[in-house]
Amino acid sequence: MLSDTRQRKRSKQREKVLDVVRSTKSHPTADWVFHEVRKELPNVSLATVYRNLNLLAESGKINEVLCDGQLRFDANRDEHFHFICRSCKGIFDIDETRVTSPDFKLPRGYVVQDVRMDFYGICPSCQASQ
Amino acid sequence: MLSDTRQRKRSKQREKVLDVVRSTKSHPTADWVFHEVRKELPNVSLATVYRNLNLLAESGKINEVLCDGQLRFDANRDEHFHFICRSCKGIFDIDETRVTSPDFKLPRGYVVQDVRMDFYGICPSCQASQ
DNA sequence: CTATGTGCAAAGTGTTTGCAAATTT
DNA sequence: AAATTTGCAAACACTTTGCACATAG
Repeated sequence: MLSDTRQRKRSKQREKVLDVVRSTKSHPTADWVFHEVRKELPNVSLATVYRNLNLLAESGKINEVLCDGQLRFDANRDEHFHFICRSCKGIFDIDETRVTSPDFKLPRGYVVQDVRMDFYGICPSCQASQ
Repeated sequence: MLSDTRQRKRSKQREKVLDVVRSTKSHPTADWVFHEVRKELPNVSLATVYRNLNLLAESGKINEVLCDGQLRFDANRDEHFHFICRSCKGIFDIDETRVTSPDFKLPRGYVVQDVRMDFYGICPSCQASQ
């Protein structure tokens, strides 16, 4: 397991993986990140990309997003929500200011650390082309 | 692909799969459903269970829930939210009356069909045992 | 009778792991 | 020098598919 507390050493590969995830708002898959990283480090392996994505998610530098059965990554650290288009399967960021966080009171004993809110529907461009 | 509009015929297997998903609030995995169905139909195959879960989800009789990278199923058709425990990975239903749905105004053009809200944190029993 | 559904085994997809060599501190 | 990280290939877990036979309408 990698989810331990070992001390980390830097590596070109890990830094590049983080750069790539930060370079986009497209919520990339591991495979997309792999191909992007390969453009600059032609020998990286997919395994290394996976290891580093997991490490970065674990240390909180990026977030994992589940969409349509696939794990995707997101380096947007601001609180925001996702709009998932049922037509094109795209994920769009909705910035928090347009959404009032919900009031909630859960049954006794549930300690809430995060609320994740996702909107499902049809995005503007799919809307237009129908 | 199974996501077409063919006319469906009934089958014992499909009915049993639906019964099993309806019989629990535990958000079962396909594999759990498979083992339950096997108790009454010892010859069903895992493929049949998958096919029928997909068919039922497609026709809206059950919902898919993604949790911790795994696809799970839920036959609770009432609006409700999920609490996902970061310690035990359990999924708990939070019934809607304790949560006031959020106000939101999305950018022009986004047509919202559903809002999914998930709470992440520590569940009461993990809380107690720490 | 015809189309749909099933069981099985094989293939597919996305992700993780074991290991020796390379790299970082 | 000691520990971590890498690339590779093999293993993995979960899901889907091809096909011949069975079943529903």
